[in-house]
Amino acid sequence: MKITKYTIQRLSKYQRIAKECCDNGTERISSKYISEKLGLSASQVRQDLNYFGTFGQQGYGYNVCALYDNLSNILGNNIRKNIIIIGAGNLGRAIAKYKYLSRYGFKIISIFDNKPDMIGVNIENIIVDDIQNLENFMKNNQVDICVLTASTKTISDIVNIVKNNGCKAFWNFVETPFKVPEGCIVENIHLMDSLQTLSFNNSNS
Amino acid sequence: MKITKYTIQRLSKYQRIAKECCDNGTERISSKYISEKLGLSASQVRQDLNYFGTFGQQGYGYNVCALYDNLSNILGNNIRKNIIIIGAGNLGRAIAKYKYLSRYGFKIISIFDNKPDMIGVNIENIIVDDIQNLENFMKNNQVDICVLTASTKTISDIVNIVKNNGCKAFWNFVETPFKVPEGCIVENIHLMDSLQTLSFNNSNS
DNA sequence: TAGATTGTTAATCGATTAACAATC
DNA sequence: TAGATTGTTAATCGATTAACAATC
Repeated sequence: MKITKYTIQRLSKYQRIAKECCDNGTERISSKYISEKLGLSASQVRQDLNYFGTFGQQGYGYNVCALYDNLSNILGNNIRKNIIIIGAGNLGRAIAKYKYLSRYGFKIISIFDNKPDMIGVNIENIIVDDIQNLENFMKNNQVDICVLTASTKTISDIVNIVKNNGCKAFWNFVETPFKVPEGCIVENIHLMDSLQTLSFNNSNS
Repeated sequence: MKITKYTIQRLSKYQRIAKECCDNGTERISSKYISEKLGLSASQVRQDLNYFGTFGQQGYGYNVCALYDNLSNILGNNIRKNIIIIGAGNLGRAIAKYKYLSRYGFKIISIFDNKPDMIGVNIENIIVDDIQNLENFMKNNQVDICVLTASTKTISDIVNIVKNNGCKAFWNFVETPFKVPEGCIVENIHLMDSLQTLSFNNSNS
């Protein structure tokens, strides 16, 4: 029973609905309710959740707070994940300031840049560090996730340094493809691809 | 011959590779080359491109600059698309400052917020406008795409105002689901879903 | 010409949906 | 009990891959 990547992508959405309902005092919800909120089929919701256990009850539905707790555990929200950001540009700064990171256990521990006028700048109580210090930092800290926001010629070198020092997960905003070392996990957010997709669909509908 | 949404999402990636090769003087590329750059199969690249025309030649491959031009036309890069941004927070500002928008024909024409201390602020030569003025602005300007970055209780109202005044395309960064009016096109970027997916995959691999 | 590589159909693979027995 | 709704298998749908004739 292999869990597909699409199922995993939806877990966070189920969690959000469970939280919303739990917060507003709802006791139970049906797969139909969840599916309508998200524009999915009820069947899909049930099948997705069943990969991880039997959280529902026939004739009753899902207890929302229990479902939320279960999904939080599955997603590891209670475990702290240390993050570093490569690139202190607009995007890097926006991510560093993103207010929902802590709710899910994410913690920015450093930001790196190569521009002299960025190094030393304070962002959310983190002093932007020189990219030259990356390797040294990696050797002295546990880093779980590396966020790539800066499109530099040395992106492959940076990825290799990070990988070779124990972090294999990359949240990548850089559009230019780079060589992904064996064993790394990359989750891409390509803003321009997304916007171009929207624009195409808008012009051809 | 229906073009799938996945094909459309890849067009922008093909275009980027074509541009890169065109810029550095490469004359032709094969589907195999493109596929290796992107981690896809050559078969998929050929099939995707063939939905839009016969851009390649047997035994030769694809002329990169011609391919780039064709993809630019398909994606409508030469047509100006007017964009408004709802929310002048970190994310809204990062998008407004995103340097690649103009290359693809996108133009930010206004930014709206509801916080008194944001209204009037200058972002990239655009003065943040009061969300109260949204409807009036819509009536006097052609808006092609609306970017949603602010999670407010009135998000549905905002979407309806925009929709009812001629813009049906939404680039949505707001995680909380909202009712999408009939006929609208929504392209979602859910940062926390993406980061949670990465984190899950990292912990379960 | 021979080698390379596309265009395009058919086969395969994988994800979603439908159906319904189980059971609260 | 009757109604509601899950868990789970089977059927369907859709996307990717393989294969190869066409042809540069």
